[in-house]
Amino acid sequence: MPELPEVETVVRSLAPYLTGRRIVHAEFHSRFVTPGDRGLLTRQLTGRGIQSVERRGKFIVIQLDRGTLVIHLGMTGKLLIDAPRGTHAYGIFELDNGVLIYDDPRQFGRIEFSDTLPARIARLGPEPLQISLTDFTSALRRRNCRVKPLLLNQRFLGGLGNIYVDEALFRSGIHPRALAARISPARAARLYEAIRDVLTLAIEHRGSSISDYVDAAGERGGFQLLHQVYGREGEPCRVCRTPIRRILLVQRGTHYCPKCQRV
DNA sequence: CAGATCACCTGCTTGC
DNA sequence: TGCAAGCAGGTGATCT
Repeated sequence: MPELPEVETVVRSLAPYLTGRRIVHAEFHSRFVTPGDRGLLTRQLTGRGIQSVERRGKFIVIQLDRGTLVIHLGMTGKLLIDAPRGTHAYGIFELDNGVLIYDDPRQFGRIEFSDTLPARIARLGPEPLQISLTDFTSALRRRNCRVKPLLLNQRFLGGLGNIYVDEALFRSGIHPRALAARISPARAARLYEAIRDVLTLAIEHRGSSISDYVDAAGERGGFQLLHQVYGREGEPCRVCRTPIRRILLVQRGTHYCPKCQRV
């Protein structure tokens, strides 16, 4: 489900509620979401105070008074404040001011506790909204692969996913199969700006709700209404009216305009 | 290093 | 109506 704008929206809706609170009790009910010793995880979290809630890439990083709680929402993970426990409530955090439910039908998400910075986060690439234009273009030039898989690679940039890569490539007129190293400096600069624009705009609209994404207050996002290509197969390009095409690239549905986007 | 394939799950939609 | 196949916002392992 959630890419950078959705995770950012969740963090923003969560932070005021969680910061300064204490975890009274926590319990977990999925061996996929919480691999390993779930009883140990409960003991590690019980009694901990919450100092901050931040985003890094697509990860939610919750700094505790001892250790760090790291949550990845996978495809269908949701963190819900004071919500009823549905069939897929695999994590329950009882706080001194209410309850936080981790709900995740597909169980692709992960909840982990760490004393130090988890390796998964340490190896993330730079934040797309923080990297400089020169660092971005020089990194792009060094890679001998297609641009879409590269942008999806979290070690290259942290936070982009299938929706926003398709949207950014459309906005910069680049074909998803284009070779990264062959993209001209001018075109790379357009891609850089497109990534920033689309992420910033999506955050302003509180993310994209394709099927079931909601923030911690249960609110849907609105950016799906502004998608130019994602989920618009067969519909006319908003620029040139050519039908949007959908292909499979690295096993991911890929949407683009065959006229506006060239290799 | 690049990329193809599979695997991890559930649930919804589509087509027969 | 029923059933199977295909699809979904993500990541990681393995093999070529």
